[in-house]
Amino acid sequence: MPLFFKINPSNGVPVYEQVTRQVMFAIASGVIKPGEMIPSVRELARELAINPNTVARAFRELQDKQVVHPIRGTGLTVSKGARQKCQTARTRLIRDRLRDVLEEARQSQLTDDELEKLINTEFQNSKKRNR
Amino acid sequence: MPLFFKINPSNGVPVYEQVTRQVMFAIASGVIKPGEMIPSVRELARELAINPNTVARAFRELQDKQVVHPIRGTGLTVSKGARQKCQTARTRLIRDRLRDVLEEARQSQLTDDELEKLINTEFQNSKKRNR
DNA sequence: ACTACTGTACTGTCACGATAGTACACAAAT
DNA sequence: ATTTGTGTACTATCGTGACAGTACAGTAGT
Repeated sequence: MPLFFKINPSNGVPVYEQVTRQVMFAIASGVIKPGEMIPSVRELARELAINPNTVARAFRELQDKQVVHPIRGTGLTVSKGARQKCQTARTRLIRDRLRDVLEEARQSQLTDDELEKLINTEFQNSKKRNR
Repeated sequence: MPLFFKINPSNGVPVYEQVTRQVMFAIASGVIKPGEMIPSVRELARELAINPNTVARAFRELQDKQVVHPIRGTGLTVSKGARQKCQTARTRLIRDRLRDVLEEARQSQLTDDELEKLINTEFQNSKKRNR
């Protein structure tokens, strides 16, 4: 099974946090469905070239969020209400990050026009990359 | 002289980095002009309620970037070519952060439409806050 | 001269994220 | 039964950002 997510080590965002997000994103978009299992600690660690402990911590967080629950000796499976939960979490997360950028942009005294131009071109670019 | 910048301690971005940015933003927008002095280490530290060492580190960075240079026993003054430099740095910085968010949004499988809607509403909100 | 400022340079200490390595209880496949 | 793979829980080490505290050379105003 090829893996769908990516880690950005120099992002400011802690790696373990990025892992929990990526898993939640995968659930939100239906790539992993309730009842299915998420990749194992060691496999994910190997695949992402990070430490198993870091993945384990991410998994602990996912359990705290009730997104996932353990089956002893077997692995972690996606819980029932998880998809809905992950979807709302996803939009809230993206929105918050968006707010942060706009907040800094506004704080930097950048012109509304210039900012709008930036947003538009970058949004178009991101759409292009998506194809 | 009232201070114009703000620090967000739980931002992921290191505080010293935030300070250098804020100073560069102030120069970019003309709040501080070449030849003028920037606030002192201790004053800025007191005003922002952070450690003087942290401010000192930010100032060291500003010197490395040739945005500012010291006048012995007196303080730091804004260098000649600084404004241009800070303006381009500012747009580059905002653009990069914008790209990061869009990258994560795209990575989260969020719909183009939903993303566009988010961007628009948040941009409008940020404009409102600006008045 | 004295005082009150500048920047700059240290030494420690602390929290946190990430790493390495080890160990244990359990389940599944052979 | 043995082996392999689950999650989970430790300990220890490292780098970094931020803090506290101290010290020193230089300038400006008095």
